[in-house]
Amino acid sequence: MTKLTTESYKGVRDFYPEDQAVQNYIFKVLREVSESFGYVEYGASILEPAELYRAKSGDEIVNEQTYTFTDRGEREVTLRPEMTPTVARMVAAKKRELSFPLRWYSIPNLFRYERPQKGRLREHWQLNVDLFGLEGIEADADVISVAYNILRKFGLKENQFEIKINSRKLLDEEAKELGLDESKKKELRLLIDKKNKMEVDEFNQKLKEIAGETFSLKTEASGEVLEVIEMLKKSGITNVIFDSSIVRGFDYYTGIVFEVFDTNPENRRAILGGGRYDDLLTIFGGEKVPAVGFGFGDVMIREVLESYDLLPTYTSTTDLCIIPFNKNCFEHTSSLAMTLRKAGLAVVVDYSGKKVADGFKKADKDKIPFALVVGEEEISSGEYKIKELKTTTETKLKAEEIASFVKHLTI
RNA sequence: GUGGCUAUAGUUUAGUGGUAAAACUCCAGUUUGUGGAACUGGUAUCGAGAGUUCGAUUCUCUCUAGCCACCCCA
Repeated sequence: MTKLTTESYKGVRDFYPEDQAVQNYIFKVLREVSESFGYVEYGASILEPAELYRAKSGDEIVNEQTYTFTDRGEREVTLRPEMTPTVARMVAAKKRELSFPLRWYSIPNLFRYERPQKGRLREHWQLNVDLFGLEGIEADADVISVAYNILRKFGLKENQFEIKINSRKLLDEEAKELGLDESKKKELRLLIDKKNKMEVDEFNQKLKEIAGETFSLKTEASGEVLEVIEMLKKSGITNVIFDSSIVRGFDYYTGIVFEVFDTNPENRRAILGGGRYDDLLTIFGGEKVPAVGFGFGDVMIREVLESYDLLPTYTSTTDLCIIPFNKNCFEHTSSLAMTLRKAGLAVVVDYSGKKVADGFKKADKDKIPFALVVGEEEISSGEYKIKELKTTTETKLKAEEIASFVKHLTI
């Protein structure tokens, strides 16, 4: 018989309980902050018809970087590489029933078929926050505010990250002044997107090649960019700056675009990004629906929180481990456990039959905060010595006192 | 898709052309009511396949996986 490998599939992660606890913590913060701004959660299948992504972009590269296969009914199916087309499809499908403006969020897992590297895996989870139905810049400020508050809730200080914003409209104006057609404009955008990866001279040289003449990018915020910065400043968000090199790679953005950067000079990386895409829903026919949103990937969140030492330490979701002294005590132990569960505690019983010492050892290794032994003494007296493993202090309590005692200490 | 580096116990690492060490972890004990200590013992077809060789974990090739960079960026 061939041995199966225990390795996970290339580029995807296993979440052992300690990893899952981190993931749960991250998701909890994402949900709490999104919901505090009135965003409601939605979900959808991982599978989408392949044409959903082809429609959006003619680039074959995009299609090569997806997991796409043919199902038994000869349909081309893709594992979603991003959530925006899905949410656009959902909104477009029920446009007349939904009440706008619509504030929606989701934390889907997304897939891309490419070589894994630092910060980029084949499967990741990404918070998507989108606001549909508002044309004004209040909407842009609203979603940026959500992003800002998520980072603050994770414990980042305002000087540890920076929100860089720009508008596609500025780029459109410049392209118009230079008389560039659509394909030249796209070339220009892709060049600007790579600006920080090349030397200044090389960038200027290429800029001249595309534009046909020398020109420099704007250095001062203007128009809606300025307005958004001002609006955010009024709500107490002061780490927002204009940056003409923020353009985002995607075709569908139409207005404000933004990216949040880690300010640590060791790793000045974009940690999240988004923008306005007012025309995207027209691919489903019908009139357009203004929309603005952003995506925030879990791999990047973890890396950033880890680098600032902001990840919580692991504790078990189990409150108490009960160790029966011997098999004769099993029955009493399990009924005590059931009583405590009804009182709201998460309780595990150590049925291993090993020594009491081993029971304590395992409870501690599992990071369970409390343990108690049930033996003949306890059964006859009705009093239990509950031990807090971290401090090793023992407290003698009656069964009905245990739940409130534990809850009081674990909060 | 392209390139570079890597691959030895569960983990982190030694090491050699003649079948492998250490630390920590884990498991079992040290004669049965309280853990994080100590002691004893156990745990590796040296990533997979092929080649060179009397003989390869050690050299060569292929594959796979990991890390990193590029490409691209959701």
